[in-house]
Amino acid sequence: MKQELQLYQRLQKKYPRVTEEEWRLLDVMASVKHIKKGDAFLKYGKVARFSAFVISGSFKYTILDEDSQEKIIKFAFADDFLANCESYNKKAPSAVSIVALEDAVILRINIKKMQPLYNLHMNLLHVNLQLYQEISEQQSEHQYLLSLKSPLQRYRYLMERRPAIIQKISLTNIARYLYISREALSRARLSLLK
Amino acid sequence: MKQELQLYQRLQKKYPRVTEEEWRLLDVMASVKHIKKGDAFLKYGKVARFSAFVISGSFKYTILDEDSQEKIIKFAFADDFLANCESYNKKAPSAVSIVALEDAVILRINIKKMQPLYNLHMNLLHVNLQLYQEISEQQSEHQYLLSLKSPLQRYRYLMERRPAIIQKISLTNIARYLYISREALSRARLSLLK
DNA sequence: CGCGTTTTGTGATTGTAGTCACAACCGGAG
DNA sequence: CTCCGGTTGTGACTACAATCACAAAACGCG
Repeated sequence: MKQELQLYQRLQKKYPRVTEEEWRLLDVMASVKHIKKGDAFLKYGKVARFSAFVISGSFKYTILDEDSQEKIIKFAFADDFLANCESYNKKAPSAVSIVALEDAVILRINIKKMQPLYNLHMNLLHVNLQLYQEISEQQSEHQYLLSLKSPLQRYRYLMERRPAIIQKISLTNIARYLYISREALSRARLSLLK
Repeated sequence: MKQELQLYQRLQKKYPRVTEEEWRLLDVMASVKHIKKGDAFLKYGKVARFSAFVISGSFKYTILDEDSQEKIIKFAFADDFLANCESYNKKAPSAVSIVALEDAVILRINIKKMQPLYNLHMNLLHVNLQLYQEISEQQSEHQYLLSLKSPLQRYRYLMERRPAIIQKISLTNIARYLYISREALSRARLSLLK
């Protein structure tokens, strides 16, 4: 498949207002990168300069709590975007790290280069807006999940709302997303079988 | 003060790219509303149709967990915006309720009427984008707060990062924001004095 | 001022999630 | 097949947050 058509092929349904020509503009600025399992797309403390589109593989967004324990705030799969907008917008060191959970292929783009396009192509600005909406929705979901007290409730919620996560992600990482211990998750799963 | 100048006066610093004329366009569509303590700007189950700017007073955004206990996901004070974008964008019943914590005055606007303006005034679209960024940042902060295990850590974090909340909000509501019990918060505060 | 309502503090009790330690399991490489 | 690293399950123990019940304090209001 020609690289230049990737974005258009994959995103025309989700963002119908953007034309093939506009996707091509982005495609031209993007480059394919291979990221190995365990390697980072963005590291703690670095200022985000890139955004990316996940072609294959999966990623976790992690933060460190006060006891230096890793917590996961979000997952990303094929056809999702990778970005830490907060770090980029504020030019501030990232509190978030984005790490591949398996070998992955992404289409990476320098965010700075996209800015000039916005004035000429308002559609891209709208996509940006929609992107923020999706990010905010995911965060809301996580906030709600964390309002649930017991590991069992949290796990059940994830099963109902995000079965894809249950299927693709290791229990260790699911526990980190639920902000509970690995053992507590194991016991919650046990009590679901009874 | 003339109502028509409110937005411009209060927001020109925060959103400098928007002109006085553009604020006036919004001001014309907005109307002043008084909301009494305990009354809702948005109720659970309703589809959000309005956005608002807080002139005075304070608000809480609440959700209900599976045990029907109220949790607070966000506060809003003077000069903040009130909105549940998720409900409006998806035309879906709101899982969030927005309630006044004290008698308040707001400038309310029908979101639908704003859409046509975006095509003519890209600045307003940029403001919208910035708004989403701010919303997302607040959510990130809350996600981090909830990664902290002990009530003491959560309370200390709030003191450092959001002293305004500590000062203005009742302990009962702070506890609901920290996702801990009122009693646990009381004890955390006690242990800070030793 | 005193009354009632709301908010906050504190004690006793209980449940349960975290932690540690270890065993079982699984998958890949040789 | 065996060996190995990483992942998952399980038991025992402990700490501590939730809950309930009540007391104290603060606040509004007549």
